[in-house]
Amino acid sequence: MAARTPRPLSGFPELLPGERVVEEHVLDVLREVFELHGFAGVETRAVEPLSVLLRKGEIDKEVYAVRRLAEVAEDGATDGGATDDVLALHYDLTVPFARYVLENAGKLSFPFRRYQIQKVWRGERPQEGRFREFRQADVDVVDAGSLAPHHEAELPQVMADVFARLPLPPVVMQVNNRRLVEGFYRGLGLDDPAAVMREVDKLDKSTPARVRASLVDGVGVGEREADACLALATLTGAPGRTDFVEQVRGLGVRDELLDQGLDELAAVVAGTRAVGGDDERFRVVADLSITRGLDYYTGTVYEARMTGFEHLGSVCSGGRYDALADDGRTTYPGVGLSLGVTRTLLPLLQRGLLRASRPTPTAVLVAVTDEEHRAASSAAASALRARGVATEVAPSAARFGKQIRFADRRSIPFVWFVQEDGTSEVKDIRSGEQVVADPTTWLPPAEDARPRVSWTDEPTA
RNA sequence: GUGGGUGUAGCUCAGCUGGUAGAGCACCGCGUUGUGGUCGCGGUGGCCGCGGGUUCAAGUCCCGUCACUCACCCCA
Repeated sequence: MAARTPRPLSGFPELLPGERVVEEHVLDVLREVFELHGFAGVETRAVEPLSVLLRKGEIDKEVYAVRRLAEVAEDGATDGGATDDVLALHYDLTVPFARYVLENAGKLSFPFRRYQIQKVWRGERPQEGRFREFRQADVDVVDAGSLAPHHEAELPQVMADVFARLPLPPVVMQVNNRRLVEGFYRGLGLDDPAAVMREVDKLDKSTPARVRASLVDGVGVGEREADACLALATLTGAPGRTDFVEQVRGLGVRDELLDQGLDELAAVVAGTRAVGGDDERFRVVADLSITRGLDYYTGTVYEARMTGFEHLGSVCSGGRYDALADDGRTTYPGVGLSLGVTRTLLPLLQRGLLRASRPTPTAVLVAVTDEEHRAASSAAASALRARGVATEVAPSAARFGKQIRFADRRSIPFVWFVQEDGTSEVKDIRSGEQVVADPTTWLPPAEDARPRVSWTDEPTA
């Protein structure tokens, strides 16, 4: 008559303790690096008025609305309609941040640098690397009136510093510029740049021939123009190299917006020349095929993938938005990058490639001889904790073999024994070595003090 | 939203043309009465996703439903 075990909710991932150790470590690194670069932490509420979220997007079907149960009951079949400004869970952190900037503009100093690490919700069909509830880590720089272009080269550097401190696969960040692409299309005489972008954007999953066909047949682009679009989209640059500028000019299209975009993209690529060092763990390259990102991006766009995990799509992306925050008197342009914490981590955790050395912070388990002497064990534990050693006392005075097994199952490296005479011994259960120790002076080796996170190619045990 | 696949023990799965629900791992105990891991022996644990139908008989066949999953769409 045991209750049926609950099934997981698809797209709402929950981690085991060992996996959570990995995620917490990543979050710690994110906070540390973001703060090293002078970004201030901000947290916004989980909900926004639906009108705020829908202002820019066609992702309305992905947004979760939030209503009181009583309201649901009252509405019944009538369905109040989407005209009401109901609350909805935010689907990203950029739009709420723009709202936050407008609301607090008088109290913020510009340019304002903020980071924000929170969950977001999207009502999509989940699959690997794609969730309905997931965590993002955003960094943005927003200024009042105008935003200096060098920030567009600064943000990839911030993310490069993040990845340099994490045991993850190499990352390639592709950069493009929407003004460049739109200008190019306009220079070709195409009147619906957005439709062309949508088709060209499928290049990574399709073939040039098929994309060309749908441009000609579907969008109504001329054959010569379709060829030019593909020629542009297949241009990629090497890290730090701006040869693509000449190559684009060589395509013979002339347009003012194109020139502006080219200059901006060249500046970003040149500005990130030194990013990631030369170990190729993080590279920034121009790639004239990527145009994605949400609708509000106006210039530079970024999209980063993990080598060997390209099928996951972008794990870190963003761009420049000129008009997301506008109160009618002042416009606050910004540039930001968003790291998909959940998308990056879960596929690696599920493959056993990223692991924590233990699923609990405990470094020392203090054994209990019998319940009458539990106080002596607690005293030793207190002495250890007072000096920063994560310690727990055994849950029961079982045979010592069982108490050691308790520690072994959790990979707790040390078991502490309080002797009859009040002295103590500590056993390293990996080596079996047991030595006399004093709880007021003993410390574990630094590498054992906290769980460690590491990359491993070994198959999961 | 569209199209495929799969639902059996906590986990991974087997279960043939319908005929008494299985294995490995995990967990518990004993060998080993106060120092774990290896090994041996034993044991706990199943609304076979749910509902209906066919049949003497359904984990197995049919219908429905729900869930999970993959691809598309889109995106972190």
